[in-house]
Amino acid sequence: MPPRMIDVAKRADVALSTVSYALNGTRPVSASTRRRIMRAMEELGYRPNALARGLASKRTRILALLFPTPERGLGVTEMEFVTGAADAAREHGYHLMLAPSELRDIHELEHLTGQGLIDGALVMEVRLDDERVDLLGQAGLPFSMIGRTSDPGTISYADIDFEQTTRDAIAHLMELGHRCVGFLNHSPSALSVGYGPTVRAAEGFRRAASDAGIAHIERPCGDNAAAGKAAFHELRASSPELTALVVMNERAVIGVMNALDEISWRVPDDFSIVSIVSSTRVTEMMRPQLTTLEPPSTELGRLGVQILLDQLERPHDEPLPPTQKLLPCRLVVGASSGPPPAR
Amino acid sequence: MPPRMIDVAKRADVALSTVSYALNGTRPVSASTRRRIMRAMEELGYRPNALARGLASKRTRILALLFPTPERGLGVTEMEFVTGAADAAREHGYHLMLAPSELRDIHELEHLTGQGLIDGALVMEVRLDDERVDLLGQAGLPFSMIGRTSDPGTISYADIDFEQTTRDAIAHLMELGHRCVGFLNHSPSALSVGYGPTVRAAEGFRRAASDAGIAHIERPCGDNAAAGKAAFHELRASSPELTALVVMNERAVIGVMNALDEISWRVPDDFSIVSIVSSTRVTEMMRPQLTTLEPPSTELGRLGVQILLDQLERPHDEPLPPTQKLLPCRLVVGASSGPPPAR
DNA sequence: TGCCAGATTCGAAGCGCTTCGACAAAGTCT
DNA sequence: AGACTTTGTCGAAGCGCTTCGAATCTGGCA
Repeated sequence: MPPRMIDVAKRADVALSTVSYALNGTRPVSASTRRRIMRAMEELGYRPNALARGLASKRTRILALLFPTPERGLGVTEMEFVTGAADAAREHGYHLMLAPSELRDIHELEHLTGQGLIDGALVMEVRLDDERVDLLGQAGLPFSMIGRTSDPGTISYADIDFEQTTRDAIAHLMELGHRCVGFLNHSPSALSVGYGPTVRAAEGFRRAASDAGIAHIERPCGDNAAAGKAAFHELRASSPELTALVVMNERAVIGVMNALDEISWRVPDDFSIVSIVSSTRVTEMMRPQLTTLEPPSTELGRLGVQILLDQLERPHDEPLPPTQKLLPCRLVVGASSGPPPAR
Repeated sequence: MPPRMIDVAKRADVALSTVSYALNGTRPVSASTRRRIMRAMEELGYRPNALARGLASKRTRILALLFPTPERGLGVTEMEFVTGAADAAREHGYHLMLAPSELRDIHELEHLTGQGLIDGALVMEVRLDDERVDLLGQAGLPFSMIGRTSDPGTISYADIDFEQTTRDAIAHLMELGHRCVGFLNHSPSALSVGYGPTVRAAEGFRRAASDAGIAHIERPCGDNAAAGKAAFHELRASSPELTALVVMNERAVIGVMNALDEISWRVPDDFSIVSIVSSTRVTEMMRPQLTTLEPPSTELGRLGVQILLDQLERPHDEPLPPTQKLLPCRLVVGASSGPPPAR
């Protein structure tokens, strides 16, 4: 029912193939012919059929976004990856297809790549050792990552600069006068499965604190308020000299604040908290509003797509150096960080 | 490079078309032939090419999810729509494609539908009067909505039951003893563009309060803490008898709590707050944890897809009654609602 | 004026699959 | 036993586009 290329060709009085050349710029077409063709297209309201195009050319202009759905759902940050990626894709004339790949279900992934539906993939929630990445590599499908494996090799990625982020968090607290800072990480299970951010933030924090020459304590913590509360009490018991906490765990931080309430400590007068890698959309909901190092989530999503497209659109024979980028988080000072108490 | 249907056919020693019939069940195939074919497929690791299939059959098994990105980004609830929809699609063997359609950009939508890429669409963030819906109708593309227009007619949808939700919120507060309850809505602009939830919650609240025979005040409020704070002070000035607030505005509610702090009112001892249509993922972050009517977001996403698929997979000549479903929110009692103060 | 390189354009062969009409083989009914 | 379904299978015609080799048409130059 919709007009086809042959209809355009007839109306412009040229061969079908000429229309194709005019449309894609595959071969030179004289200015006058091109004009006639364009006009015919407009008049007919022609839209190339993506399927036919894909079948014939082996390029679909569809990208897959691999996002596993972890135990307790995705947050604001992940949503921003998605919208950023979708936007960037659209701007470049690509479509973004959602592939809810459970980590276990490698079969799904094979199914997806085998269908010839997608040109490339963007992998989210990458672990240090990620079988999806291996599989994509084997499948020969171009892809890039938001996050990175322990040894990305020549795989392109865009990730948060955790080294810098933890350094910034500590710098902020040191400027305020703190000299003993703790770090509350994601859950032990995130650490044990080798979830990238968890491991890297821990390492970054360790190094940053030791470079800065300050005392620090570090531990994982379950993703809920109760665990956060317990963790705080334990930390205080074992390290009473602690005056501030860097937290990369939005759910646990609530528990920490509740624990502070319990012992009638005020934030930031008696204790400071800096959240890292959490969106202001979330920290603004807390009272007092948390100081945070906000991740450039939308940017990461966009960048992930751009990196992937660079790869896809490069002539196939060029050596193409992988693009690997680390983006810093942005410090947003809230009301949860201040000078340490003069105890 | 990957095996094609003809390869399977040769290996099983049947005609190409027989393989197709065996694969799709389009025509009967004898058990023995079917077995041979299946074995050949396995041995070759055959995967049907989605593009070719789509081109020939006019059915792509791809659905589009139309989600506009409003001013200040999407929240947890929207993310859950997406994951719910993506999951449901996958379970039914469909793909979900993200179509970040700005409301203004009807052109994008035409582009999408014109490409023959998608079988149907799921529309999010529906307004009472939504041009996307009109356009999809004209385009003759099957679709369903998460949300609904003012007059959905025969269009299928899944939406929150705002009538019930506001009634439940009021019932909860009345049980606690409140007799004068206010309602803080979304922003005036949401109201004026006719964003469905905003309008329907307001109506629902009005009716529920009046049915319950209690006093109530109702007003929109900007989506930020400052506006929330100002709104509360104004409400208190004009209606000092107010003892509780129902709020459908996650960002403004923070401002309300700050305002309460300012006048040294405690929640819930001096004033009660019930959040509606906000995820516990969010209300758990507040202190005190907000009582909320949590929307069944994931369910809505799933349901939206199911409804759409029912339509798609029904034989084309049947009359098919539209499926229109309203889901209630679930009351999660937090620490923000209690008996009114004995003033 | 005649011949050739270069610039355009054409026709046809697929891309990998679905689907339709036809046909052979195997019952079914009277 | 002959005419007629039914069941299972085959071959061929597309689906709407890209792409390749070849044909056509310029103008330039001898």
